[in-house]
Amino acid sequence: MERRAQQKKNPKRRAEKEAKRAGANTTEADVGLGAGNGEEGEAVEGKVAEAARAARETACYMYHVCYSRLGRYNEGLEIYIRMLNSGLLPNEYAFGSVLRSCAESGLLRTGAQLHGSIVKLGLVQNVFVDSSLITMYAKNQNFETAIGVLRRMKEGDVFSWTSLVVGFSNSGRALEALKLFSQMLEEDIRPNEYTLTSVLKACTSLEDLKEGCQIHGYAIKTGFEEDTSVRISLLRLYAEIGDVSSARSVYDRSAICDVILCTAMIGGYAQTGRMELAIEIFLQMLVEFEILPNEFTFANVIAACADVGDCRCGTCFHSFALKTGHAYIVHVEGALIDMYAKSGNLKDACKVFENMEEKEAISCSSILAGFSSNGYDQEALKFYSTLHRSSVTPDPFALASATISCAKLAHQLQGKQIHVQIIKRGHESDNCVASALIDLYSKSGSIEDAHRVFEQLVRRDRITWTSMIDGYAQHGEGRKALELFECMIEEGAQPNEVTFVSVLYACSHAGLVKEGLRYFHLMSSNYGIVPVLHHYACVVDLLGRAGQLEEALQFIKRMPLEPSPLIWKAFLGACRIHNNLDMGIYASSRLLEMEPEDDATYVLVANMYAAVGRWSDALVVRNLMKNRGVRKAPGFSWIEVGKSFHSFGAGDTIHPQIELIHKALDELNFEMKKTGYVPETVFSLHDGDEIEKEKILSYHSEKLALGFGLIATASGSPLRIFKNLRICGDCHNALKVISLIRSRTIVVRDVSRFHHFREGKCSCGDY
DNA sequence: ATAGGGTTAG
Repeated sequence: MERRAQQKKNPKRRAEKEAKRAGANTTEADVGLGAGNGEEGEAVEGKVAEAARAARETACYMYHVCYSRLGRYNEGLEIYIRMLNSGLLPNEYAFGSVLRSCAESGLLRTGAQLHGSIVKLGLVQNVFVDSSLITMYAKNQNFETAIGVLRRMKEGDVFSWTSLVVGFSNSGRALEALKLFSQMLEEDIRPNEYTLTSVLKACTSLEDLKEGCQIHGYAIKTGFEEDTSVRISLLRLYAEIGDVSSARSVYDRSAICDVILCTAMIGGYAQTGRMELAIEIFLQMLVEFEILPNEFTFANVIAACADVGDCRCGTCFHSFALKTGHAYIVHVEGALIDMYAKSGNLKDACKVFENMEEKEAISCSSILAGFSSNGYDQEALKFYSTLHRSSVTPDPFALASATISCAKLAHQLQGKQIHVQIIKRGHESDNCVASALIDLYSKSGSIEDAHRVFEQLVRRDRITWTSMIDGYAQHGEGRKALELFECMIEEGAQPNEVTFVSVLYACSHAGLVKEGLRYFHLMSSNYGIVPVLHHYACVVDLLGRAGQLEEALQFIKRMPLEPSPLIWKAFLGACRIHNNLDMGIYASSRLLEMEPEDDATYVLVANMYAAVGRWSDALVVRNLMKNRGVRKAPGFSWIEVGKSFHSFGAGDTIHPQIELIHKALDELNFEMKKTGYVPETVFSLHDGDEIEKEKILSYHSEKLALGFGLIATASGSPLRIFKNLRICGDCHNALKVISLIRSRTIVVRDVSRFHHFREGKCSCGDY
């Protein structure tokens, strides 16, 4: 019921869809448009002539009513054909209308035929007709002809110039729109509010704040700032850049508030995670301005709840939308799915999806993104496979989300199957998809395949660059990551804050201290990016790993931001590597004040005590942890063999082939010792006799996974092992030896990075 | 009686 009521409220969109569908079914050749061929040589006189003209005018008027009021472009076309058949000649208005139909329905050939008729009838050089022609060609992506029409005009006016600016801007050709705009100014044609909205939109998509501010100045000077559309475009510009306070001041200065302006403001707050302020505007709109929200308003305000994962507020808006009849509109449903998924309420997310009348690709991508970006990767893949069997075609975003889930789970095989779908559907060169694929291959251990995807891209954007840089960084190839960064700059791509996290990470994991510090400073001085906690944590890690613990500590103390747990964790990790117990204790006490529930801190400190043999202190920490009810996350490792995954916990005995695995590992241990390998029992972290410690070490989860890999795969083939925690120092040493004596390449991804073991060495250089 | 403003994702 509610759904139907809503459809009535929104006839334009439905009509547009209808027109599109019908347009697709009409063969353009069948229409056989053409005017000016009819030769009514007979001269009609008096009343008959008058009646004919009246009829023609009526036809033109009906035309207009059809297309403009209802958006029924196709029916407009039919009337046009009837008009021709009854021997009437279209005038400039009829041409304008019918060209509009062609523009909206993608009928380029028909439009071009009309263009021919217009020339025949001598209607060129009519500003009205020419503007319509420009719009028609631009909407159909034929910019060459559109530019030709404008150049041919003796006197272009605001309409014709603006039509082309709009055409560029709406087709994502923002730079060309801005260029045309400045040419327009040079030719002394004064832009109006329509031109300004379009160029502001272009600035927004380019994130060109400088140009946008100049246009803002121009709008204030000319008074066009008062126009609501211009205001909304300005608001959008500032919101997109992330400057919500400027967006708010545009909003506050507005004398007139309509639903779109309010919605845009809510959207601005939603984008920056300011749920309370978004709700404040929503209420102001409702109570103070007495404006009713529409589907966009709901989508935005629900998105604001989604951003902070506030399911309670989100649910309120859901029931509100049910009452107003906006709940079953696809974008609202998408926002609801997103909101429920982000707040971890997967059940309601799925419920909304199940109730959708039309399960569009867009909502599938919402739910998939919701799952995958919230850590529900298994669920995402399960959902994807049901999708795959249904009639819904996943769009690039859905494919990207599924790929990202595979990447996080390191399910390379399943990822490859999605890759096949991506190729089949021709989405390979989509940057969003490509960056997911790069992530997939690098996270599942095949950096070469990641690079292959990257190389094939024709147009690379900052995200694909960043993914590739991050891939090299994760694999410890710091130099390659930095080279790639320099290439990125050379090709004119703008790095963002994420890019710099990867760059700094690359430096810290490759021991490039000098370079890392240089990039850290470059980031703000050259690229205007204000470092956030993540960047500071990278620098702490950079200094700390290199053994410059004192410098790292000074750096933390000089930070303009309050050090977060992330910072202290980086520092504590460094203390552990360099066995600096005093500083480690200092860092851990900071950490335990902030996050007494985090198991990793206790474990790290206990390990540090154990490493220097202070077993009783280690025990104190372990007991403290126990008393506070904190449990250590169990470590486990897994390996992909054939089509399935085999996962192992430390000392696991569940696997059906566990006896064979133990036998293989024992043999290996024996051979390893012959090469001079000595188990580093300090990593055993339990007090006890040496034999006991050794036994525990040799059955660590990563070793069990390795043992299985060795017996289950052909000799010489590479092995890829994944671990949910950090690889232990002894296993690291052991794997080096094993890679040599078994002639295997072993790739291990632990929680923080990749290790490539080859011929007795590891890519991390033991760093 | 020609044109413009707002939604999902990484």
